[in-house]
Amino acid sequence: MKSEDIARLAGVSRSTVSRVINNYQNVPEETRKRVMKVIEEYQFHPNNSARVLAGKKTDTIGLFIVSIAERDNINRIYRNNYFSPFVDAVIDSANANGIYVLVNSIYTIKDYEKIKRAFIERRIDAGIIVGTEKEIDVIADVVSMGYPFSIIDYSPEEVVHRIKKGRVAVINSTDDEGIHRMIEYLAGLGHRDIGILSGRMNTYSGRVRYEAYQKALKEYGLISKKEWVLKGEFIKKTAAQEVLKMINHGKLPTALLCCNDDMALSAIEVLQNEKINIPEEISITGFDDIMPASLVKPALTTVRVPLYSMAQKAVDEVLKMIGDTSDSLNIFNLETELVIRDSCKKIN
Amino acid sequence: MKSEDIARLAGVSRSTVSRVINNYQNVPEETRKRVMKVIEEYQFHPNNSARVLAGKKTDTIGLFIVSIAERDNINRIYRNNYFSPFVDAVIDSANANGIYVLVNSIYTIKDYEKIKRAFIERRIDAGIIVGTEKEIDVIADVVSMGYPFSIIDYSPEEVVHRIKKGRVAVINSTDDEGIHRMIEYLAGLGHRDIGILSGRMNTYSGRVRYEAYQKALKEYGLISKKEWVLKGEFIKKTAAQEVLKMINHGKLPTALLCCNDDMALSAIEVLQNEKINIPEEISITGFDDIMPASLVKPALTTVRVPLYSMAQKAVDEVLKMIGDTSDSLNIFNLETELVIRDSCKKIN
DNA sequence: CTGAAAGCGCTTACAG
DNA sequence: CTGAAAGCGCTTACAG
Repeated sequence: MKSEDIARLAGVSRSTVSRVINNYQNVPEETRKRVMKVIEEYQFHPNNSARVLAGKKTDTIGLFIVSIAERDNINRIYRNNYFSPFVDAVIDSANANGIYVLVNSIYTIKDYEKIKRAFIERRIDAGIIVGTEKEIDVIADVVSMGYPFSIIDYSPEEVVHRIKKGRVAVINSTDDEGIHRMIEYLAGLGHRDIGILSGRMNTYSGRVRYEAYQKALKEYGLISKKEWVLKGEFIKKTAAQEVLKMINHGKLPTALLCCNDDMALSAIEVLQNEKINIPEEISITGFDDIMPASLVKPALTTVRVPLYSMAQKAVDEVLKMIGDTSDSLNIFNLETELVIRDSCKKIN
Repeated sequence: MKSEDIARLAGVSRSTVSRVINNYQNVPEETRKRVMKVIEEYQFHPNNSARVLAGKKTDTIGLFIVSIAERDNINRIYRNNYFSPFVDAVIDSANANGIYVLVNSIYTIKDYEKIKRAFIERRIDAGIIVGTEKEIDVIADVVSMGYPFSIIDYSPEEVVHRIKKGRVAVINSTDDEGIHRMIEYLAGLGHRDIGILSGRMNTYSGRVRYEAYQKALKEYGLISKKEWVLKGEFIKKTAAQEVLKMINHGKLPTALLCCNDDMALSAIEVLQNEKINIPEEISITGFDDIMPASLVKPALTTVRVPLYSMAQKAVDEVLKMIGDTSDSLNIFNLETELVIRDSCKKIN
């Protein structure tokens, strides 16, 4: 079944069928109805390739999930607590707007070429990327070719610096405020020795969270001891090693601020294995508020990142940009929220 | 940049460029090299729509995630522990084979039409569906139109009954054996009063797990009391209500077999809120082995469903079927595995 | 081994 | 308001 068949059955030309499908105004109601009836009767849907080739949009956006650090892991992004809900949310939002989502995983630097390729092959109208570290070149390229992009968790300064023309949206959360509130909370509980289990510094959120920690400590007149600055890279295993090293090293801080929940969960596990009680002997905090955070014992005090809203925003912005060819650079910072649960304790 | 440009630059015709791209054998090595050089120099990739329109595959598969019962939930599949890893795994496997994945969520019966539409619009070569309940009509339709499909968690009998021609693969796990081993394990611990928190009976795995429970009880000479048969529908909230009802009703069983981990987690939460100790006062078991299962306290004894392998299998089979136009109906049952942790206790 | 040409199924400027 | 025709960028049977 093709538009020609519909045309014949409705007694019009293919042009008219096309006009009906594309909602042209200059089709008399009567004709439109006649054509629509045939279309519905035969459940006709135009061949997308033909439409695209003739100049229509693909009505598809590409979602690119970067997971380079995990590439040696057999399970790779499988079991990744952070990305999964994000993927779901993007699909959800896009589908709700009648837009298809082509999802791609990126495990190596070379995989970045897949992004450009998807555009050159004309498979997608726009892209959303999450998990990029410093590899923004391909994005800059694609954007300069005229394709819109939403970038999640990336330095706005760098985007401004690297991307001079085109359509981009940068979507972050207010991680600095989140960390600030957390330190404020811990300081309020009487903590003065607050360690940090930092994330990957190649990552925007990794840097922001770390810097916000340093800044907030100063603000509250606290000092960050070198042996309490642990480099966890956002990875459970690395985090576990760092925490174990700290335990073996000697004195513990009274609180350990972990830069994501995955690492916090890992820290809790290691500490409990070593018979160190949480929160009695050490308070632990996380960041992100992934699902298991509320399930562990003690339930994790953390900062909620509005992943779902961020995904929604990314989709909304990208769709807006598809509809408007003028250059634009929009930066969004969605609100984080302190979630107090049971992993921190007041001290004297 | 289009194939015509490449042709001009390489001093050949478009036909030859196309032959090079499509690996035709009758192109002399020298010519091939010359063309390839230009292609690489300009990073040329053929317009996919044009290729598809000319008769090539889309190199894209559609992944359809059904989540009808959750449609009133604001978060919908967001936070769904079961599907997320599956989605990741499918994307992973497909991408590794150079295949794109178009992911669609299905929340209403009407949404099922999206499946047919994706094929009619020629966006995908094949489909994978997960989460279907009784709605197999559209799949039967699409398969009879000649498109291959992998179906996850569905009754093989029903597929055989409903789909008479076409290419289908059904991928399940050996949930019956999983339940059997679990009952065997519980019986071995001395449990004689084993309740069940059942899943959704419209679901294949929901039925299999429930029936396997009944059968295993008989085998071990145990009886299933009516007030210990709880209908949880695979949903946390419903499960919580059922468990609470049981608690208020009076005597508890010594063990409660939950038909998925989500419900088990929910049960644990409710029981602990009511100051009922696990596993001292009641043993709890789950099914699936989702991530939080190992994180809760007590860590959940459960049955691992090989989701990653199932996703992989679904992709492999669908790709095979794309390459082979002969009718086929293949049924796979991947092995489940008993995972013993801390939520069950030996009794006298 | 290779090019000219037809054809895939649409859309849309053009002419009426 | 509407149809005939050109064009989108490929692939491939055909002819040489």
